[in-house]
Amino acid sequence: MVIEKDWVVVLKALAHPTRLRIVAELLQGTKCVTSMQDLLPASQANISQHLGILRNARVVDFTQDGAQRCYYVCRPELVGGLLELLRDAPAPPA
Amino acid sequence: MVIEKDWVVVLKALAHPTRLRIVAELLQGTKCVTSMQDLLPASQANISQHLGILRNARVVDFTQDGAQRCYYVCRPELVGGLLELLRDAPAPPA
DNA sequence: CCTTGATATAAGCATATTCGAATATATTTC
DNA sequence: GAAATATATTCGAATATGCTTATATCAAGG
Repeated sequence: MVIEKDWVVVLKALAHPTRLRIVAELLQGTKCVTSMQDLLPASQANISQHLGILRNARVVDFTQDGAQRCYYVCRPELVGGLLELLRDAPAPPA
Repeated sequence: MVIEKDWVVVLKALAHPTRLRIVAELLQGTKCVTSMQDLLPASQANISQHLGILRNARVVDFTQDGAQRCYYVCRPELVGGLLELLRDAPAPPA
């Protein structure tokens, strides 16, 4: 199987607790940065940094709504599918 | 959705070109370390280190066969499913 | 036991990530 | 246009990753 470089970028983007949490929240529905600050134990700057990484990986995108940016998962089948797989994954053999 | 810490460990383990390549190869069938060296452009020590990371993440395990260790993916539904999702993922919106 | 083949671990260095603090930019409102 | 709100960027220090080289372990054969 050919390993696409983009896959690693996506996986790396998701491989962080805060970022995984962000995309899980965004799968529930579009959110602006301020509302994410209420949900996550991270500073505004930090959330913005993580969003930048997710944006670079093409995992999320946003629509501008006045001064606000409404973020959403731009490949929900992929990201949602990944989270579902993880959620349903049986515990590893001891 | 609850974010399990283990998920991040699995994603981090897979978020590396060599390691992703290793699991892709192992999904095709069990392999010992020596035969992986023929497939990958990496040193023995390096491959062994990556295998250690995959082991810690409970992504792979091995059976000992004499001096050889035969590695295999120990959660093939999960890992195979992830790779399939990535492979089938449409290109992100430009 | 000594050697050889297979694999793992340790040490060291270069590079990358992460996060906080401060600052910048853009938009709305008054 | 000044102040307030929303978000992004920059910088620096701490920490983590990745890779190389060298060394250790461990099993099998002689």
